[in-house]
Amino acid sequence: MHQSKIYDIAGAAGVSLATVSRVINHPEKVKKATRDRVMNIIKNKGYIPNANARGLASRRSTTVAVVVPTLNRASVSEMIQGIYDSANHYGYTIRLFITDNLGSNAKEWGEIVASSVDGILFMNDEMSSEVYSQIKNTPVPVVFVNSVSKDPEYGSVCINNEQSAYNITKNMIEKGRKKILFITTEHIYTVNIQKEKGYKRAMEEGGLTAEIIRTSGKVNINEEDFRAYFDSGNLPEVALAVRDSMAISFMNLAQKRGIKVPEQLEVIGFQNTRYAILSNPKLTCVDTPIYEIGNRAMSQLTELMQKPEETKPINEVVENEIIWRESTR
Amino acid sequence: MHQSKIYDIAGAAGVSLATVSRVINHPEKVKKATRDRVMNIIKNKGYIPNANARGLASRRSTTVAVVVPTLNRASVSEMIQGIYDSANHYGYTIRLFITDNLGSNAKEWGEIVASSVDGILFMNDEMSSEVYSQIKNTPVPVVFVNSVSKDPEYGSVCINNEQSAYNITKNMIEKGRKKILFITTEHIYTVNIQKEKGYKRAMEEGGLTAEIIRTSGKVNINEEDFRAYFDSGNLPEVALAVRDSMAISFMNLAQKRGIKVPEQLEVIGFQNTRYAILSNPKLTCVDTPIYEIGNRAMSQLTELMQKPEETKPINEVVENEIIWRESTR
DNA sequence: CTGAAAGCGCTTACAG
DNA sequence: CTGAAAGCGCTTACAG
Repeated sequence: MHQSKIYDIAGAAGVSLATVSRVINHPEKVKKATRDRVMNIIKNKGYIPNANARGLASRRSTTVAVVVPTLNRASVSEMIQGIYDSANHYGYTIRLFITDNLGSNAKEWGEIVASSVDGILFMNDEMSSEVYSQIKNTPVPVVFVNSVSKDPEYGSVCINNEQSAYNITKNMIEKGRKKILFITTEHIYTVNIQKEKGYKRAMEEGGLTAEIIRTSGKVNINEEDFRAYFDSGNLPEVALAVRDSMAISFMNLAQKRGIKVPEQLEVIGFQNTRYAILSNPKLTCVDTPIYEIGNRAMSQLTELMQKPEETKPINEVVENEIIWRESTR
Repeated sequence: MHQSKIYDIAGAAGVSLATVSRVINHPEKVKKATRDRVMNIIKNKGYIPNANARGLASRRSTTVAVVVPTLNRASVSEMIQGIYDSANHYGYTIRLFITDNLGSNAKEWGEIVASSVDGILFMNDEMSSEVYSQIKNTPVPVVFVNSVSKDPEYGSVCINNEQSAYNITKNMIEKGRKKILFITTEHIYTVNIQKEKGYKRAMEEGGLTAEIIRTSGKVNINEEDFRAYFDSGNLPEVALAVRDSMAISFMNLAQKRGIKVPEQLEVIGFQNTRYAILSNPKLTCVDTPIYEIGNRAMSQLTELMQKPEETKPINEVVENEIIWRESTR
């Protein structure tokens, strides 16, 4: 089947291609009668403009790049879903890039830029200076998703991780808990460092000793580390984990040893992914509204792409709350 | 910063643009000395060809569309990761489409086609005749992911759901279990219908009565349905659920009522997503190697895109096995 | 092995 | 309000 071209439509409608193009891109500039006639033919023939030609001629592709470190985390897919719904609303299409070695690989960012996108939504686990220097001079707007931008050139959308961690920790301290364990990633993730800061600040203010387990992102390694922790005779009153999966692993392991949750041990996650309601007991979480974060990042990016003069990149902080469930009392 | 163009490279190297283009696309056609000189300049200037111009001129975009119904399922993100890794290997970039109303909306498929892709990887929950008629006459190859193609025009990659369900059911029957409950979706999903068939066939052969719960994809609704089931005094020996999340919900609810898993009740999922090892006890699963399914689908698509004459679409069936964990004895 | 030239399918000032 | 024409940045037969 031959995809019809703009020439075909113009021919069938008895107008020039310029007019067909206008009907599609600036309908208000075309007389209603002409417009309706052309529109009808477009519909009948199922004509859809060739995206490459359009992008080349207009220098706009109505495509944005979404750059994430992995897809193997529930939080990332929820974020992309948020981005997608917003992109769809604004008429943008998504080009997906999964890469976690941006700091070391300048070629990759160049490929993203050259792939003809009008803007980039960027999620990176560690916003190191290498990463910043690599994305320097990107010719299209970039918005950071789920991390705060330290450079006024880029917008960002995230929650206040430091404050959220502080709040939940303080909340538990006020309830009288003293032995509060913090479980985080071994690897340096920007968001987790912020969470750790908040936790430490609250513990310090409460005159309590911070206790931290640093472990991997992999469930089987988590379990080894947690087992070792329990084997040494440790039992915290509260475990606060930067990821739901870690919280759940920890909780499951404790329960297998006969520790009652939440009676003897309270467990709290810091994401509120889909995992949280599939655990037993259901996991109390500091909510990270990652769908909304993705959604708003795409909105901001749209503003930046469509009104570059009037819009300045901003650091949006999304409000979040604690979702109390069964793993706390 | 000014992105350099092919003209800039040609100028700097003292050759024509044709030669620069050849260095990039057909390096073997260029004398080594020239090639090296041009390559160096390309590297220094960080030149990357404009994707739109390239796509327009060559009629190939090295982009494939990945069409999925949602991102809110662990299985879908694992599949996309599999697709991505393969696409990356073959030099393709991914354009992501999330849409679950393809049957009703002809416009959407047209947009996917017009978005300038060289091929389409298509995952759809219900491969209805409306869907088939909609994708009819697609000018680029289409490969179905995780569902079998009934039309020789399209390739497909999936497991044998019917046989897998039959096998696990038969396996449990041979172990002496008689009351085997099948938990599936209310909504018509092609893969789940196949699983149901296999389950029924095994039950029939074993002279046992099939018992089926049809419920929603949402955890809170699942729970209501399961609660009602237990409230009526039911207790199966085995529960086999088409999705891990359902299996886990069912198991958790049972345990809250004091039912011992796996002693009194064995539970089996039919996906083996990341959820499976976060449950307590860990979930026995019929593995659906969804990463590999995505991976192989992209490989097949690449063949179809690059050697359209020599390659015929095929229905690949991926082998799968049962992963025995703690939720069975 | 290399260059000149046509063409991919659009958009958009510029005239009228 | 509409058309003729230039141009977007490449690729690829076609010559040589």
